Amino acid sequence: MDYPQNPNPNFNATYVSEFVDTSEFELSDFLMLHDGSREEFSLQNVVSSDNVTGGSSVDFSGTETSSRNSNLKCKNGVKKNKVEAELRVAFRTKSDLDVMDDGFKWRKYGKKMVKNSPNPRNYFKCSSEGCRVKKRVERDKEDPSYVITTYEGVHNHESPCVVYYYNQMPLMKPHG
DNA sequence: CGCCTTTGACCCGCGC
DNA sequence: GCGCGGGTCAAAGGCG
Repeated sequence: MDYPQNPNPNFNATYVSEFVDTSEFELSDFLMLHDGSREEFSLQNVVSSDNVTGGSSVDFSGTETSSRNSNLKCKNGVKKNKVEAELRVAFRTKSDLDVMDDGFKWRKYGKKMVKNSPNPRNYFKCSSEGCRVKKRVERDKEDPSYVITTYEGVHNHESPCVVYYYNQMPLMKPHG
């Protein structure tokens, strides 16, 4: 893969946004990574974590993360604050592919069977140096034609997809 | 050769 | 304290 491809045509995100601190969230930051093909990226519903935990078609977002919002611990037991924990965004997308190309380069570092689902959960880290964004991918146990993707953290760099488009289409470069 | 995936082991938090 | 479950590590092997 020389350059990231556009998200696949079935990439219809139907779901969830959850983040550690509900006070601030810039959705545009997330959408930016689809800047080259935003028309294919239809975000049908974006709800706050309050609504998610109140009841939804995807129960994982409310159960597994809600109790750990305030802070996280790293391996050494040192607590991470919200700045490090950053936000968490989950999507439920209809896709034949287990892993969709979202414009970033990801390296798989784990795979685990989870109790509530017959499908394995895959763990990815952003391959970019110094970027500690993580991503979890699993198939929806209710409807295996859907894939649940959970992003954790914020990229400290631009999407290679966006950089590529900028380079290919200089007229689209912003002035300044 | 460098980067990736695979996979079992390990770590840690939590409930009992 | 122990067991369980989820998340991460790291060695080994694969592939371009």
